[in-house]
Amino acid sequence: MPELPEVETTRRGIAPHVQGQRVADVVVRQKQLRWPVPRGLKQRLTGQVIRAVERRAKYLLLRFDRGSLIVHLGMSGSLRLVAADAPVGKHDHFDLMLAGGHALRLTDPRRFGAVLWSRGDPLEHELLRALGPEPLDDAFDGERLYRLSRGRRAAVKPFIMDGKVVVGVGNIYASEALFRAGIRPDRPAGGIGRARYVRLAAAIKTVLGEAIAQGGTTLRDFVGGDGRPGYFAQHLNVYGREGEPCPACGAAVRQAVLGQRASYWCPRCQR
DNA sequence: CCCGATTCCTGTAGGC
DNA sequence: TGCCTACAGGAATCGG
Repeated sequence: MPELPEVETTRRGIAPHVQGQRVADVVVRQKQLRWPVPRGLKQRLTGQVIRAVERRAKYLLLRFDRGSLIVHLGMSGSLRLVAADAPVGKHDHFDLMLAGGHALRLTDPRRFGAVLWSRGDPLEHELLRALGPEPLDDAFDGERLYRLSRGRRAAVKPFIMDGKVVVGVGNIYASEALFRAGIRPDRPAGGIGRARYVRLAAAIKTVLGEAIAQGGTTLRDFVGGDGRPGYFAQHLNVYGREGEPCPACGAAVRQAVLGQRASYWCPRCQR
């Protein structure tokens, strides 16, 4: 499931190979993803040069001279560089054919992903404009979590997964960060003190940073831009480990649904 | 504003 | 073995 580390892994995998490349053709095989794929991308992009590949939250931004392609991987998407004549699978929805003989291919079985076009600054696109800070930026810290959580009665886990609070923290890393910070995921966000939020912000930064360094987490089918899986799954302490011993204390890891999402925690280490 | 529920989709896993 | 159902989840959107 692509969360921020997986999207960043994808960006790093494809950027050196596509930056400066000219688009030779655009193939749209599935015109309905999360939203309709914009019409006219072939005319708009053919002959244009990919100037940069950036990331904002879990969105990938392919910058061209006259706008940007915004790509979201949803929960099952991958964006890979393949040979131009690679066989096409049933979930290969979108190809940017590159002049160099490769194609940038979006594969997404569940079609929660998106391909959008922004004619101006993509950061001002309506989906990106109101997003919270990047978790690895200095603008995100424990003080921000503390300030925004005052008066909130909802659980802390959905709170840190709220993209207006901080972007890029998905279900897996939310559980992992709360474990590292020693905070129960069901604790009301507004009842947690400043010092604990400082710990939590630090935990979010370190867990995401480590996951990026490992090439992301491959639970089922995530692959980076070069087609290789990520190796962070073996570093997960609690996610997906219901009933298994906590790596720190040995207590059985618990699982419950919070905000419609499976949550995992150690009942002894997390309070 | 806040918060929980619903929605999109399909592969996979579990139950019988 | 095979069928059926529940579940997984990012995040917008809706309803209270």
